[in-house]
Amino acid sequence: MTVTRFAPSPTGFLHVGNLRTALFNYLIARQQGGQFILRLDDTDPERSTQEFADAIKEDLEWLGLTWDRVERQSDRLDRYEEAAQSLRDIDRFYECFETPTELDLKRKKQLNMGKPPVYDRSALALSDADKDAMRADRGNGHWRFKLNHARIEWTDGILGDISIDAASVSDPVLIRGDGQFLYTLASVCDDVDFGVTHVVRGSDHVTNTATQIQIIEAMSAAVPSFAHHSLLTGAQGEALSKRLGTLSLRDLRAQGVEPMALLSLMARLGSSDAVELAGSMDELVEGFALSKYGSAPTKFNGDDLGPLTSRYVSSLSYDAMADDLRALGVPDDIAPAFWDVARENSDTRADAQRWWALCRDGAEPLVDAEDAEFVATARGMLPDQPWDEGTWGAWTAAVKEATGRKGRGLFMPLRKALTGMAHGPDMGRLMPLLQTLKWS
RNA sequence: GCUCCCUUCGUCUAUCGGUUAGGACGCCAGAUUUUCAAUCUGGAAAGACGGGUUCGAUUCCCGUAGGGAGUACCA
Repeated sequence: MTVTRFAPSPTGFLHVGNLRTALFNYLIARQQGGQFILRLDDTDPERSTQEFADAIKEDLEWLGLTWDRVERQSDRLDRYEEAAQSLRDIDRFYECFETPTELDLKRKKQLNMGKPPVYDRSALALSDADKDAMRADRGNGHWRFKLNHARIEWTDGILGDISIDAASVSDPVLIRGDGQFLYTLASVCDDVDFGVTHVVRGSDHVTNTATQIQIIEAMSAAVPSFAHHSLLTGAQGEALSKRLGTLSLRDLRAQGVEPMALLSLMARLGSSDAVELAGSMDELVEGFALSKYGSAPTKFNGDDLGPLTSRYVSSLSYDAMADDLRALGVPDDIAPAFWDVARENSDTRADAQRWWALCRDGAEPLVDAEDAEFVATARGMLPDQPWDEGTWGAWTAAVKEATGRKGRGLFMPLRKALTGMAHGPDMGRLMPLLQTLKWS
């Protein structure tokens, strides 16, 4: 069975970059009738919080990305210790005692000589007696996985054939000096234990994948198929992380972005398919294929969400909006007619409030100087409320007759006088909904 | 510095050596419309640069430039 996972660390709010990863994995699982796991990577107790974990779940639920299983790494520490021991048993795990400062110094030295800053494995030369002495002196060391210095190759679901020389990568630290298990070990261990078959993540992980493949092989487990999608950049190609603040899922939600609009964009952006509003998640599942994505960095423009959201809102049925309208205080008897009029001019759900304010309170007439006389004439011919669907037509016909004006010159001043705006819903249908007239 | 990936209209992309280089979004124009939107029709718009290979390069190779990523006792 196909098993995918989304593995955020609860150290912040989800943003569009995270969503891309989550969505790809979700779509694959759903398309294959498989399982989608939400895994909270909270091995770092300093930065992980329950609040962020809750927020992540809330954001995913908002989008309808439901998971079949949830795990947290902090619950699985015993298992990681077992895995670590199994690596010690096969002699692929070794303890090191360099301090961060010493490692930093080594790196700088290598860099100066034009060499790659790879750990020199000097700890491998330590005898048991040396290690005892070091432990007595500095406390427990940190543990590195010993890579095989060969080329690591895999066929990536998006990038194609990848080959990385293990010698160009440092032996990864899997356990810190203070005993904390690190991401690489926990992630590999979980993927193996949970039977994850497809790992899709950002291309910032390709080097990790190389080392993880060796660790998985060392654990005698099956290597899942990997795919690395391109990273999102800003409209100018700048790293998105610099402006992630405004691109958190929560902010987008607060701005009125609709889930289906966001999902439609994220599921198709960077692929060869056209970005258009999907009618349902099923549509996105159906058309999804990793092979459609390019590997070049993808520019993300949040402005694209506006039209998609607008289109979605305009297509919302009254039933789907009923609760929102009731909350605004729109009386039930006119709410369907009101929404029918307001929807085509609403970019977000919140816009309904604007139109309702107009209907309920009326608007100060907007009258251009050159139209003053014409508008005054028209006012005199305006029938008293209540108005019906025929009022606008009959009134404008009478005004046309009286003044000789026609077309835009006839209608626009009247629209502005009644609504205070140069644009808005169809006047014929809007008039019966106007509860108040401020035009004296 | 080193390693990996990338570079086609403004944007996302198609093209498995020979195409008028296609589509979508956006943009512009026209039609329609009492406004805006929507819709329809039409239009402008691209192979980073330099070398090769080849009868022929957007496509294959090398180089340059540019972009992204990694190079943590973070994830």
